[in-house]
Amino acid sequence: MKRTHHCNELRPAHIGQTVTIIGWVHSRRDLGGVIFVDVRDREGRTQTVYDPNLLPKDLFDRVSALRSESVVQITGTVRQRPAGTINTKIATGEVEVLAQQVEVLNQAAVLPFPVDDPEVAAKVNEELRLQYRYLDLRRPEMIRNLRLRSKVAMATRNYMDEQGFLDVETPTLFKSTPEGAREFLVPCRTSPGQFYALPQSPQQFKQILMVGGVERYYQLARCYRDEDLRADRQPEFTQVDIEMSFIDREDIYNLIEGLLKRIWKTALNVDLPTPFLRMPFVDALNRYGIDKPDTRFGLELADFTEEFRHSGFKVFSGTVASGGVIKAINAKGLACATQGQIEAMTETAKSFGAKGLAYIKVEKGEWKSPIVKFFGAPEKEALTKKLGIEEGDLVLFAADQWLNACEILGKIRLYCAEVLKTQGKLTISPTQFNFLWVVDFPLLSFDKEMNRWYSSHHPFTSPVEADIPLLLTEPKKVRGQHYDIVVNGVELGGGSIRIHQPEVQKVLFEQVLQIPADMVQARFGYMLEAFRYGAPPHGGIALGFDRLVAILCGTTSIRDVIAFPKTAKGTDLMTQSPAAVDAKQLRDLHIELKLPKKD
RNA sequence: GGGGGUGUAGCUCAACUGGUUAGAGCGCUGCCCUGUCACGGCAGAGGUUACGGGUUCGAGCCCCGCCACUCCCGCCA
Repeated sequence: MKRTHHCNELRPAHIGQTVTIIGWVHSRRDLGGVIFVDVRDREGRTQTVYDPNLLPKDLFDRVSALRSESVVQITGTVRQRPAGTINTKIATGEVEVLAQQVEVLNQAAVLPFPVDDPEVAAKVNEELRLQYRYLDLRRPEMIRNLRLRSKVAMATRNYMDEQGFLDVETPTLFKSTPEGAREFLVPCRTSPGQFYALPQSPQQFKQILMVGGVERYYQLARCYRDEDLRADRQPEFTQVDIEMSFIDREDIYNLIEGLLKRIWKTALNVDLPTPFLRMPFVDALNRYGIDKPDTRFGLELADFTEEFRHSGFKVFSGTVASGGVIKAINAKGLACATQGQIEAMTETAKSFGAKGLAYIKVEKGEWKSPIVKFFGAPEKEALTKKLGIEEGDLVLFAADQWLNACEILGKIRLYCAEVLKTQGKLTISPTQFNFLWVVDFPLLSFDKEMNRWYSSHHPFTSPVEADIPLLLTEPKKVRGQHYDIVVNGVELGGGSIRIHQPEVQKVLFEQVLQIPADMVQARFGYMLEAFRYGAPPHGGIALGFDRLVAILCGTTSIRDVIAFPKTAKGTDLMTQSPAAVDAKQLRDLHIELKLPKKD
């Protein structure tokens, strides 16, 4: 059993040849006498023809009973289609295979949903698609996504190999490091009461590889996080994990710009302009209200802290007096926003702890707003000038502490962009890719509830050299050598130059992050130990591979680029996992269940 | 943990303000059809309106609960 050609191969040049093709019954058209069957494999479609005068009756009857998606092997002669019956929609449309032998390798049952009609299939409930993923994967869009993913993986490996990187595998049975994301624990029969954890990322191993002298490491690494899911977050996902020695930040930027350039060229035949824009964290917040700005459209934030410092509007001047800021955006042409939309924006603002969302609608030459009566002429003038206010605009304000004010307006900005898009007032080309590096993140953030500092990125991130003296005196001011790569408002990846001196790492763990010394020893002792024996300066980055492929495929859900993804609750609808296990299995693991009672 | 959306035939959807026997297209079954390619024609089968309660003379529609899927917030060092 061997095919001679795939289903996207036959052309007029093959006319007269006897061929064998194998594939799925894409569609069957039974005209009573002659029958046509389109056979499909992953490459394409070929029409086969059945003539009752040339075939034994039982064979002909079997063909007329074939159901969609049955698997068939057909041997026959390639021939020119009669004049006027050429199908220009498919690549093999000039020829057809006149069948002589047909073998039904697998008669398909009636399908739970159609896979042949792209329009219907694309609308099928995702729940059903996930349950019958093998049918879903036969759809051209899905196989296209898998192909592209494979191609991008290959391009990545080729590029990294050319750059002298070694593909090194790291363990997926790791140990629990409770800082950071929640982990999946793995019990183990041979060590009663003890657990492995699946890695959130190979972070520690890749740093150890640098100490091990590998110099340049990469891996398409599977990572696991037991956190709640999103359209762009799965409990297990793949990242392009990279680490290199004897480098600084610029080396990483160059490497990744080269990699993405290669990937875009390979996948989309697009030449990405490099170098990418580099934007300090503070600028990103000030201008876009987010640390992963979508720069494909304007609607930038403007600052009015000084203008409102002595304002008659006490909400604003009061905020400034208590150390806050006044920020505003001009949603061009959104004065027509409905009450519902303004309410939705206000709710968003409130969810960030804002008391409300001040706004001005500019309609019929008038500023319509509950607050504008408090504004003096200089304030109005400053607003008009800085925001370029015109007829039909909607101005929105946030008055709060700096970070909060920025983030509120950042969310509002994205919401406004969505509204403008649906109104046709903002269009973004699907082929536009705005890459940028966000740099100079604060090394530390403060947790008010726990009353302590925590790492903005992770505790191995090196401070900017000049800021090290500030670590214990002014932690807030210490910048980290951390960088994020962002495209179109999506965080594609991030990394940092690491700490390679055990003393600095120890200070960070124990004095800055306030992790007790014995706990540091238990969790990271081996790393600190390793760094004592000749640790090279090093740094790295990880790119979300699923997100990367999703962007290239033009989809917002990474489930569309993962062969067997999980639902928003982390279940696999096809295999019905996770699932209960036998009492014996639990006994072997010395595990006793204590489930919450249901009433 | 919280908020929003969805759930009606195998699939995609409809069903007015709560009112007759819950409809359509596709698919499926049977019959007819020798150049179709979304083949066509005729006939037919197919429903616990996700599930459990409640209100009502009467519930797909209203109320309460619950489940699944989905989007978002929290969370994701």
